[in-house]
Amino acid sequence: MKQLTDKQKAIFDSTLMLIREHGFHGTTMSQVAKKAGVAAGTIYHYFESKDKLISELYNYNRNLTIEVIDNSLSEKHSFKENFYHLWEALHQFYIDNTQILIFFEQYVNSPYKADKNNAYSHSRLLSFFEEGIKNGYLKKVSPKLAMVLTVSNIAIAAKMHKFGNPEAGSTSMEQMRDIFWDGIAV
Amino acid sequence: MKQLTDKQKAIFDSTLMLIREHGFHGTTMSQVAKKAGVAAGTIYHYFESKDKLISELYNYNRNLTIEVIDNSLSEKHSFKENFYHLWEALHQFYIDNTQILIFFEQYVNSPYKADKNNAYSHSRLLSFFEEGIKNGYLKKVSPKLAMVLTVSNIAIAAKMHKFGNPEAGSTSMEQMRDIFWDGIAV
DNA sequence: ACCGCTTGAATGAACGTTCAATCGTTTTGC
DNA sequence: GCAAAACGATTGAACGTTCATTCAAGCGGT
Repeated sequence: MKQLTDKQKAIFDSTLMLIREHGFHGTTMSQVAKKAGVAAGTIYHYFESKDKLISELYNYNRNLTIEVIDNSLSEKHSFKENFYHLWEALHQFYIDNTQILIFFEQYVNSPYKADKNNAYSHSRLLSFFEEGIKNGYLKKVSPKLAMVLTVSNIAIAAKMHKFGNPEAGSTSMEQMRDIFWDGIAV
Repeated sequence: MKQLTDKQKAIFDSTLMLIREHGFHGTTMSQVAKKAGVAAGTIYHYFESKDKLISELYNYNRNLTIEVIDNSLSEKHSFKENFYHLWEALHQFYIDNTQILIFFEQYVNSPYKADKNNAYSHSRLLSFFEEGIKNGYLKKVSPKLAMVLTVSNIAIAAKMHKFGNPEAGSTSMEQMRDIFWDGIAV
């Protein structure tokens, strides 16, 4: 993972926070500059345009997320254990970094992103699901489908945990994980 | 449902298409005017501002969607049949109106929407899930959780059907519906 | 003295919104 | 029945603001 300078990090953090608060539109470069504690021109020393800033911000957080996913999987554990670890790790990551989740959801539905399909299509996660299906732990579906469904449902779970209203009651991470597991497992 | 004039309908349709293509930002009032075949000023005869236009567009499509949901449920059928009908109807609606789905997803993550929780919280659908849980068809979870999970997964299924790449193979509506049903049903 | 980083006022384009003028239809007065 | 007035709908050029971006000048380390 590319190392960022303090300034770059401050600019990324400010942009994420502002986008969460005001959306893509409504987040201006001078707001970003002010929040990051730099002058407007400084942003352009590191990023050639607002669009480039946003797409690099996406790539950076996408790599962060992939790291979280990859670190949750280990050959030492059973498939179901790995599935549970994946769920727990990504769920926690999204709860701790809701601004990243919100940003992703805005980004994939935005014109910034041309190819909306490969947000999580990195080989490690995909082969995890391929193995699970081949070895009979999961239903015989497309591995890509299993992967996208899993990641999407973790995001839903994290959002419900974070924004869910009290009526939803004791909606636990485990509860949603088990609902999904019961559906996808053989 | 409030009846719209031809002009209002044209403005709504153009806005939806443009937002799908260019996002909230990037969709300008003059683009909307041009696509709708009216002058810029005419939009302001019907909608007091861009923000108001977008929030009224949201309410309009939200009501459309609620109508689809309500029409899919009937007291004449069993719970599981109703669940299947709901899935099929909403799935088809989202496939036929992907621009509405994209718009919803942008909207709920945008600053336009203050309360992000009650997008589908209309009483008919909620009581359908309440009944299902009370009568032992579904797992003992919060009805709201069951509702949100269902609606979210139908949206995912519709998006995969529409944007999914060929690798995903014969990903059918029935397949995803059954995965979800197996997870939520007792 | 050099050089890369930083500044923030200046710039010009683009945007949402306004409004005086125009158009087409309906109502009024006779 | 008809002209005229009234009315709401429509137009699009013009307005003022805001924004992304630029760049000449300054700063600080070497």
